[in-house]
Amino acid sequence: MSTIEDVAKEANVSVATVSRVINNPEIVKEETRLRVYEAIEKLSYEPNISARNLRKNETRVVLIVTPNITNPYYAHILAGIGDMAQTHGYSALIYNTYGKESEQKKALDMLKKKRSDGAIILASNMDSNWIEDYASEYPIVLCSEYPMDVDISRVSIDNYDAAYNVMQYIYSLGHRKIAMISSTNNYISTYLRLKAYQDFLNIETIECNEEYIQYADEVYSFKSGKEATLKLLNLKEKPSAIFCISDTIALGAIAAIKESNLDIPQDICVVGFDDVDYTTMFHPYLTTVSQPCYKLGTESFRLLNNLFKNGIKSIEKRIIPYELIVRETTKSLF
Amino acid sequence: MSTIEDVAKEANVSVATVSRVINNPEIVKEETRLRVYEAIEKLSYEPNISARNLRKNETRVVLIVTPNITNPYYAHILAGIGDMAQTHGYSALIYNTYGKESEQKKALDMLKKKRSDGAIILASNMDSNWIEDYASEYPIVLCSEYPMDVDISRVSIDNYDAAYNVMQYIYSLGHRKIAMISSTNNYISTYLRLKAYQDFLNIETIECNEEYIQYADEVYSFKSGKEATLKLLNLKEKPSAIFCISDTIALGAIAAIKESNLDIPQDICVVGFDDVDYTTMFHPYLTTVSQPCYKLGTESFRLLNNLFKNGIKSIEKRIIPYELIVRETTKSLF
DNA sequence: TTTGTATATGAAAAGGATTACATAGGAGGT
DNA sequence: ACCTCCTATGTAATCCTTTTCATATACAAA
Repeated sequence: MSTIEDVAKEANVSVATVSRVINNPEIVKEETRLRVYEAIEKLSYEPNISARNLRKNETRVVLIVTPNITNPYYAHILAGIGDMAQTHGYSALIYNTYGKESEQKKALDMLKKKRSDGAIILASNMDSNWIEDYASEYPIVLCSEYPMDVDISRVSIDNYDAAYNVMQYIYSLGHRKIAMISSTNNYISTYLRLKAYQDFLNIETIECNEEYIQYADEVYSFKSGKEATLKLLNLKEKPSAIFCISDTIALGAIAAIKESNLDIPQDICVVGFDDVDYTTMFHPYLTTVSQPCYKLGTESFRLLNNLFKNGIKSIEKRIIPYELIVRETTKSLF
Repeated sequence: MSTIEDVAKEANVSVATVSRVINNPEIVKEETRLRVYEAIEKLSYEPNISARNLRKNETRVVLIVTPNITNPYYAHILAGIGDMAQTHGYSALIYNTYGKESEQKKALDMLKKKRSDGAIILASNMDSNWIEDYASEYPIVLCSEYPMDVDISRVSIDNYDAAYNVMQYIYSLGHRKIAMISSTNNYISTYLRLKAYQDFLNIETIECNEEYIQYADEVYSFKSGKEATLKLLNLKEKPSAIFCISDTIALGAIAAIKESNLDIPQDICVVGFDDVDYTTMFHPYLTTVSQPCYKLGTESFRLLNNLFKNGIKSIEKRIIPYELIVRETTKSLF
């Protein structure tokens, strides 16, 4: 591996000039610049990253704090972040917290230890205001989920609006007995989707039957979705439509409904949320809200890069459009 | 952030001694060692990674070359690698190749450019012997897939054995008309599983009907699995069991069979491969071969770490046990 | 007492880049 | 002709560790 000094000798200039050609080409005379480029080419020189990072006091590593890569929803976001980081010369350090807040803090300590220049946090709880302490010192972007009243860069869809839209759609199909399966987790998306559900019923002056709100577990497990659905199916007055807060739960709902020998969408309609890959892996294909996960990822990195370049105060809160995708689990009652 | 010099002053020793305490504690006198530890604690000193890397000429980055994080099979492996890398002080640079060999090479050039200390390659083709050129110069581990005759560290399951086992199992259920859906990709796993299928039929002197071997596309898409299955169902003599080379293909098969108004496992049995999450997300639950993906990941890192520590020649080829998991898509004919 | 050896530590070089500061040369103004 | 200013480049300091080599002390052997 050749060094900057080798290049300098080859091009008959000082190392400073070579460095300038690399970092500020416009300030060196064209003639010299070309000579240096030639030398770089000839020696196939690549700057030593560690030396550069040492001098510039940066790591070129972005920390990604995720509950679980294995979840396809997060995986797509990660792909977006990763590709974007790649092209900007950053490597991604993926830290799996498995949902534990203590692990989240441990992850963020990497910032203190200068092992990473900034972080993207994928699933922070609604009440994790402590994140602000980190965000006031280090570049941090929140993706999809965020604590309620903190002033930190973030990117997400408009969960309230999306859920409200789903309700309007279900309502427009003629349904009036609409149930919701929420989750016991502490995400703002969960809160907002449930709130939209309740608000919609209020505005349409539909009685909001407490029993129509069931809860799946905090990781949206298939099994808990199934159980919650079973409770709904055992009600005296079964709902005619179920709005599930996530696709896996909706899949559980579908399984439960089928096992109860009811037909979808004939007897009961189901709507999911997220549009993960397997919603079209078997019939009935799921009607759901599609989240632009890859884009959530790329935008997250863009915002983080903003913080890097324009300072920690250049906060941006970005809302990305969602899309309601109607497939086979919903049908008009008329 | 305090530096090694601050610590040295605080402990009244030279920087060299502090460095020794950190990297070779046993060679410094206990008394001094403790004093240094105290100073480190007091100043909450953390060594500067870039400086260390510069001096030691390493990057502490491992490159992970994967076709697609988004695939749950790879995602679990990644989780394993990531967690392991984490604990060994490495960060993971994930490079998505989207299946292109040219991208694979671009990824591996990161080794040449000294942007990473070694690489784990997740899905190399059977004929990618060029990888040996890299592996002879840099630490490289192949995970799951590998070129046929190269001498490179790798970890995988015994695909031939697993597939043979599946065939024995299907045979033991009484099936004689057994079809296989393979793939047009160029992985050794594909080759070995198909070979096991053929060998088994030969040994049992069952005629190997050419039409019973169909091919799904190279990324095991659901859709192509469905299409391949349709071809099998249109045969004069339908198979009574279908061995699919991957779970998504098996899901496609299930969809196709159901749409043809046939029952699983009553009319046709289906076996998958990999045991990805969604095989139990709806009925019938898939009978399949479970691969220990997370472990494949952790072992891959272990082998890579071996190469780091014991040199590029300390090659190991590790086979990890698989497991045949019988669920609802298979049933005895008797 | 002298010499040799082992142990514990320090001084300083090395690693490869960026950058503050210095300088040389040319253009332009008076 | 002289001064000023700007442009283009060079010199050397700096970032923080690790590590080689040197030194000092203590103890054993001769």
